[in-house]
Amino acid sequence: MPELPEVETIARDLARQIVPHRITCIERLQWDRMIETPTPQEFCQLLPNQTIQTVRRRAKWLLLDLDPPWTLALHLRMSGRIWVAKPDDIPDTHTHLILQLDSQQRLFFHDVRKFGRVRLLDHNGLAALNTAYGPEPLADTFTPAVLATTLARSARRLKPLLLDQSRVAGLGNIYVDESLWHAHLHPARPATSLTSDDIDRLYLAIRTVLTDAIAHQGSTLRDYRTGYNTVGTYQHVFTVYQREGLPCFRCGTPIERHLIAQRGTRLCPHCQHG
DNA sequence: CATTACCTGCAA
DNA sequence: TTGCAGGTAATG
Repeated sequence: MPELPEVETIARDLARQIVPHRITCIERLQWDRMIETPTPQEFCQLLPNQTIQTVRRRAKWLLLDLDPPWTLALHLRMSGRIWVAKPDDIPDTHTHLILQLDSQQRLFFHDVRKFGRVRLLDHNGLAALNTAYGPEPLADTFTPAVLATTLARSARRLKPLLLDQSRVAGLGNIYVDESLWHAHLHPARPATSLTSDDIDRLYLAIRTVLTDAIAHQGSTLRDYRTGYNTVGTYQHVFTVYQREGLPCFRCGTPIERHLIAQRGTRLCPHCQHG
């Protein structure tokens, strides 16, 4: 689920609610395989009494900066949810981690499919995480020229290239398909085949789609919730995702589902070429 | 590049 | 019952 817009929404929601509060205790950790580093035992010893200094996003990671040198990194993968519980919220069988704060708030990590992961990183760990990912597509430093360089260095098709987190950070299946429709580009186009105009359209599409999706607080298909446990609304303006068989908004041709690089891919077969 | 694995729930 | 789902890592 959560791609860049969803994680960004949660980060902003949490920043407004839990900074600068202190973690008092771990109320529940019932699926300790979600803790990748350090060991669950060390994790439980280190976390209490740390103050949440900032909340931010890098790629699809939610980062809670604690007392130096620690940063709590959370990845929601497919079905994870993280929100600040209301006083009467009751955790269920899928609520795997609960942190209590000195503000009497509780942070819930809920994950039906158990793919979500948690790391407690020091400065080196955070630096390593950072270098594993490509540029942030909404940063000022991400320009058409940067995108052009990324495309020129790859023999791959657009779809798998844009999904590769080490090339561009934060795009997932929904937002790649949506961006490629907006850019009039076919997902199977070789990255090196793009003209300068194609690249400009792709750049603009990626930035516009992500910005709009954040403004809508992300897309709720089934699992995703904001940091306030509410739904996002960008799914209401999808152009191709979840629109198989429905008419393309530009040309009326039915939207198709193809399998490209082993991922379900939605596209308009008429207007997505170049 | 494709396949499998990690998990659960839901729709066909 | 089978296939599919927003993600990613580990294998051939």
